Amino acid sequence: MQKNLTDAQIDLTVDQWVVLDHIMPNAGISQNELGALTCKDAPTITRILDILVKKELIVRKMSATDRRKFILELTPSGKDLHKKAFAIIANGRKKSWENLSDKDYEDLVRIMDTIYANVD
Amino acid sequence: MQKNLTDAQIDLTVDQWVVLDHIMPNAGISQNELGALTCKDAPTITRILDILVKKELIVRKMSATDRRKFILELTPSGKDLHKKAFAIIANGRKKSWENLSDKDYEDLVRIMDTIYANVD
DNA sequence: AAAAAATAGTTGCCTTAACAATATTTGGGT
DNA sequence: ACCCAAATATTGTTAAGGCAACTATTTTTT
Repeated sequence: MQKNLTDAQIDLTVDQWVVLDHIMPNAGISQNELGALTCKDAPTITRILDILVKKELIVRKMSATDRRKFILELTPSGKDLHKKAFAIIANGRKKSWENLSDKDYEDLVRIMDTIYANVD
Repeated sequence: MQKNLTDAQIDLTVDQWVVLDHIMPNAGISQNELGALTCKDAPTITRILDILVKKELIVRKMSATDRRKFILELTPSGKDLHKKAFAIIANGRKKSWENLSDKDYEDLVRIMDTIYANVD
């Protein structure tokens, strides 16, 4: 995935992509909620968002109801980049799943979920 | 795995364990070969080995035939720690695989190998 | 209303990953 | 014997993860 993004001249790491991709359909989300969605801890979210803000892909707005919180939103260029990156990512997923079936997908999800539950 | 190691008072990260575990049955291996076995690049191997040397778990010896190479070996305390850590790791693997079958294992390996080949 | 606890986010420290660039040594071709 | 290419290992940079400690707010408890 990283290679595909880099080859397409998209200046995003995979982790930055994951964060961006979760803000996209959740405009107004807080950093904490974003961390829960992406399985990243608070310091990691803080730092990835710092980078995305510097790249002018997102903005942190003050919450009107809770001064501890930020409201996260994509900028217009953030939305553009998301669209461009999504095409690359979707294509990569498709290629990486060649020769595998829907049943394989079900099995993989079940196995991973089971391991996750066992470890937890 | 990291939590299990830490809880057992074993001062190793998971990556340090992986490297240690691959030197164990391959005494005399070079850094490059070790990188190939563990899927880690040369700089990463250099830095992990630096740590293992500092902890006196391994030693770097000069190769007699090629002055570019190092010969890697576990120290006695390295062997002791490997044995102790292996028990923890094996137990963790067993627990994480509960409720899963041999067929699941075959499927998982096949799916992962297929994805790896597709990406390659 | 004041004190205590919980929540949101940041910063610092340590470890690791990937990538690029570099020094040293070795081996092949001329 | 000499030059060039390949191999081996190291160092530097940027990004990320986990943990602990910290500030500022909000909520709960007393």
